[in-house]
Amino acid sequence: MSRRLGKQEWINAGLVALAAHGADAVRVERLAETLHVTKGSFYWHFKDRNELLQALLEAWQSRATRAIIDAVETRGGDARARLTTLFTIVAESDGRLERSMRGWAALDETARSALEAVDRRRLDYLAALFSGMGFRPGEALARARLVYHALIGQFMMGDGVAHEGRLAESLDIVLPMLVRKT
Amino acid sequence: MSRRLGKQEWINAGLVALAAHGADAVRVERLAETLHVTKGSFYWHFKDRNELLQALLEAWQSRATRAIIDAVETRGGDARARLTTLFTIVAESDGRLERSMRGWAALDETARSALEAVDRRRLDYLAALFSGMGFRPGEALARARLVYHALIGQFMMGDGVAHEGRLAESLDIVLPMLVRKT
DNA sequence: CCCATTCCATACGATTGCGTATGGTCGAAA
DNA sequence: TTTCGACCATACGCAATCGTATGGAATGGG
Repeated sequence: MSRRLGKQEWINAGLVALAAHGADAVRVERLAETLHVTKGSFYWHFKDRNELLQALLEAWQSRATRAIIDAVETRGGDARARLTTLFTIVAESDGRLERSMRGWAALDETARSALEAVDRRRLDYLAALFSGMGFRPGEALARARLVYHALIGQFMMGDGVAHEGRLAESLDIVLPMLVRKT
Repeated sequence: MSRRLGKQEWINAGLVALAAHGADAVRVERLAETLHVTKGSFYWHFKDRNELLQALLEAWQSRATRAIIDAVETRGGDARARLTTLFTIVAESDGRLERSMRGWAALDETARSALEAVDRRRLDYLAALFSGMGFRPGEALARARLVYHALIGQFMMGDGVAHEGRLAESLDIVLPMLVRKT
């Protein structure tokens, strides 16, 4: 049980800072402080600050796609049940990391392309869900987009405290609308 | 035609910087440069950097609410037509300022409450639109939320270039879904 | 026990940005 | 044209970070 650190500790601390105060707040001397360590350690593990940011991007990217989708898939059920699960999960997660990532992506090209990849995969998953309900490709995609945009919108407006008024609470009304055949 | 500046010039420059590179890029010495002036000017008009940021918030707040709604209202038509107009406008605007504001709001309490006020007003407007189509309050609100979340999501994912795949292009599919009575 | 490798501390120079202090300049009103 | 107030330039002190350089401490294998 070494008290010495590895890259991972820095990445974790970085993700916390990112979620809490945005990408710009990911400063090496600040992280060092929270890790009870000095810069000397950081520059041993990383070439520079940018290398850490890159690592944060990758760490988030690999989680963000799998995390939600896996949760839904292991829960199982038919396509409609999965959609319900998805809405519930999203409504319950506070999404601070997701918000920070999008805030970052609005300013940084690298972050943006990482996020776009995530968006594509999640959108594909959603479209497949609707396809599974029997919608033709165009219909499925249009519905998937509507839902995904709504989920993102929900993330961006999350209060973190007052979850009332979140999309999931309108599920009784919204879900039938989304799954009804033309 | 005085070449001297007033608060407004600083605010405008601030909004440009905000839209382009986020709130954190709104630095007084940078703005001074783009205005061909020095800090001396800035600190004559503003107490400090924060006072400018506050002004940016207010400037955006007063525009963001009115701008879109007014555009839709002057165009007129029945509730459904207005909804269509709204989607089109949103799909066509690049929304860089909107994105920056939300990125900012994710990190700053003051920005967040300013944005929440905007969200509330826009949501109320949408709900009224659905009410105007004959939906009961609960139905109207649920639909309004879905649509508004979707619009925000669309804003946040705006490519700036490739507008393909935007929600408005699925209008033929999505709109009937949204306005169909239960 | 010792040594090499890995990990970390300390000290430094450089940069960027804030806010203040102080004095200069320009324009309009008297 | 003089003067006064509005507007701006310059120079400074201070703080936060970045990245580097260099030496010290810890730890596992020999």
